[in-house]
Amino acid sequence: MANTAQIIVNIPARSITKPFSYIIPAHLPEITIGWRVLVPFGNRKVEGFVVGLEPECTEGLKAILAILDDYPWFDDNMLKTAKWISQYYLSSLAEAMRLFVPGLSGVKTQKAYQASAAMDYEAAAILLDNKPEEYRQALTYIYAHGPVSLKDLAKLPGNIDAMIKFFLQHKLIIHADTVNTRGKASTTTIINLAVSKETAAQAEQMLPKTRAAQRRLLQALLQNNELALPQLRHLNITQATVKKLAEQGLITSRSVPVLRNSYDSVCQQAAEVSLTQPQQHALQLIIPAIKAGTHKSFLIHGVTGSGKTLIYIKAVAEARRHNRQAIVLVPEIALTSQLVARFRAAFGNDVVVIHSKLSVGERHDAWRRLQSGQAGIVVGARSALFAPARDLGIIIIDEEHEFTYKQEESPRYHARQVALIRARLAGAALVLGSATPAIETYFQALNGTHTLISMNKRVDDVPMPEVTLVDMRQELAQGRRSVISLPLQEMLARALAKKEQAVILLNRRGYSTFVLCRECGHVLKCRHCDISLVYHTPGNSLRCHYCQERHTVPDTCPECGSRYIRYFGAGTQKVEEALTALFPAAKIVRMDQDTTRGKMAHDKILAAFAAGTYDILLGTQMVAKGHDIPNVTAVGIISADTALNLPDFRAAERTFALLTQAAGRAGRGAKSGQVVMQTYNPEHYAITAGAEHNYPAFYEHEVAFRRQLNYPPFANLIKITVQAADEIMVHQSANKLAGELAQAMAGIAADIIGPFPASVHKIKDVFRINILIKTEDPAAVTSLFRALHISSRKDVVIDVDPVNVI
DNA sequence: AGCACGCCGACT
DNA sequence: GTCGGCGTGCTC
Repeated sequence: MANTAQIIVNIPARSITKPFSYIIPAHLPEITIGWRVLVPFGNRKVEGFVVGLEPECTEGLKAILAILDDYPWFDDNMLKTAKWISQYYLSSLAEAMRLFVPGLSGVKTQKAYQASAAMDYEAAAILLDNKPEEYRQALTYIYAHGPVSLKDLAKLPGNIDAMIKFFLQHKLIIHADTVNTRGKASTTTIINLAVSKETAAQAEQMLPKTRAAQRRLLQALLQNNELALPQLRHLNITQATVKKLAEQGLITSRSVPVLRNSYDSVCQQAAEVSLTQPQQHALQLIIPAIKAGTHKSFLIHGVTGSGKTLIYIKAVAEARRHNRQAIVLVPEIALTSQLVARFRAAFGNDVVVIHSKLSVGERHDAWRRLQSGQAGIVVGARSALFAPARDLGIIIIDEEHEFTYKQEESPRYHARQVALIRARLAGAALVLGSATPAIETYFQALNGTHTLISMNKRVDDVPMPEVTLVDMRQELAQGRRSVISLPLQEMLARALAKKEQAVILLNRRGYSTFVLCRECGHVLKCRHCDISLVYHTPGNSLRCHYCQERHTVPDTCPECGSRYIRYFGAGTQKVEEALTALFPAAKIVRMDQDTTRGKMAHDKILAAFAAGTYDILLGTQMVAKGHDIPNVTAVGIISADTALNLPDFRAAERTFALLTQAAGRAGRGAKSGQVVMQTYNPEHYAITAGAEHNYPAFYEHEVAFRRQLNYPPFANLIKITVQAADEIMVHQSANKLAGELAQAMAGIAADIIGPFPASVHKIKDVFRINILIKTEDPAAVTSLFRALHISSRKDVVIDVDPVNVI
């Protein structure tokens, strides 16, 4: 009979990788694999996940304290999925399992102390004899009040930390932490200066060299009014440093709850729509798979407007008919309110919507509803993939090519990949949908991994929009220097004359408004990140898009002192000015990072635009996604090829997807659509295929390029990033690592590319060097990494199947 | 992550 | 010599 459990403690530390053994107490016989429990760990109490059982009780083990739920949280498939993730993406099992838990941890402990049972009053009196009066006072307080929280003790006079340490050492008191298992809103620590900047600057000067961390923190605070503790990680600032400075009265820190936000979606009336021929055909393939209950995967390659959402709804309905649950993933919940609304309309309260801004409590409730069967469908961004669906019948991934499906922190999983594992384990159908499938996915579909369902006609035979390519070099040659070319101007004039609406996409990358000195060419860059600062009209400020630090705009060039410094590039504000000049009567609304600060701002702007309040919607990538407004007949793309020139092997794929998506916004209703794409590369296959709505042509070109250079899908990539605050050190350690790898991987079919500096060489004062591994045997490479302990190194980040290689 | 341990420069 | 900051290692 097993009386010992192997437990993964849920602590966000990369160094803890292996399970710990605990005794299963006699009063908790139900504990078995999958339960979330409370265990003593060091002198704390933490959440643990039972991952194994052992028959023998070894000496000296601690016992499990309590169970956290009244059922095992992890079922077999969830546990297997977590193990697969940690194996494949080189994360710890704790990190992978944490994905399945609402919030970072199911428990929250508060420090507290009480009198120890073995307490000897006489001995205590002797010990306290030569201590200050405060000691006796504090100890008496603890004895009088039973378990006392640290918070309460802090109100007493004296250095409470030192006193507690002393009491614990002499066994006068013991830990008596209170454990809260209810999901509470998570909080973050905000730090402010407690004194004037002058005083702080003086204090900073006065600090001896030995208190370097404190100086760093003060310096950072002098530049920013307010900082959150997680932002200071790169400065190696820990809570200890914050505490020290707070004790000196120089700073204050406070805990603020992370925004609690409930998602209220507008319910749309479910209209009974008849299926088109292609939709029926698709469902004829998908429904039998759901009925059979064995795993099968599908790729629906359907042009924008071909009616994929209705297929999703019908397929989910089929799964629900068999009392099986469904997971529907969307790239970003804020940009997909139309899809959410349609699911709500079709399934009502059977739908649970999950997004990253839910508080722990809300997420807990949502997951509890799924777990208990009160709800059967979860719609959400990639994290919804880890919802505790008990009998999964179908997983749908809409816009499967989107890069947001890749998590950019450990575990660096790709939702598409994990969904395939979950669906296989559950015997569920996997439906991937896209107008521009990822090259990898389409390749798999052609190879038979997924059943390919092509839908190349729009619903009701609405024609695809007519696309005009404008060669901007010729525009210039003809003396037209505006960011709005003549054909674009003419198209807009036509649309406006007919009281139709237009969408204008400004592919932001490379077109941000940076500040340039016209005399010496100096570009203002962030001090902490190797990246140009971006000018923002509101507040007349410069901002770094990597570390969010704000700067004021200088009057003169900091390099040469020239007064001729000015904003450059063609941000949305610039294009807006140009449009206003051309069409003074047109009502224009901008949608970009500046105007969509609030969570619902997207929806509000889109709703107002859909209602006809505006004539032209101008914005970045986000204007290309998720909406379906019948009166939009004209789409302009200011610069079709800005993403094309990025030194990334997926640049063409990104460009093609964006163009197709943007073009797809035109002519969704009864009126036909027109698109103007402005470009400097009118011959490039991503541009020409995008203009012709010709995915197969693009795919053929792209896959040939990938095959030639042995890029995915022909090989797997693994990106290693070496980080260090010292520029010389980072090069040395990257070179050393590359050397070691070259030697260790001699027997494996793998190429090492690099080391080369990351495209943004410095972020938040940390230098980054990449090493790229190209291999046809990723499992061999990752197990080698594990053997060499590279995956647990603090200065190394490993990204398996990265979406960004630069 | 916390917390003890131990090293090392600064001060009575 | 002690004190205290800060890096290192361990937690069943």
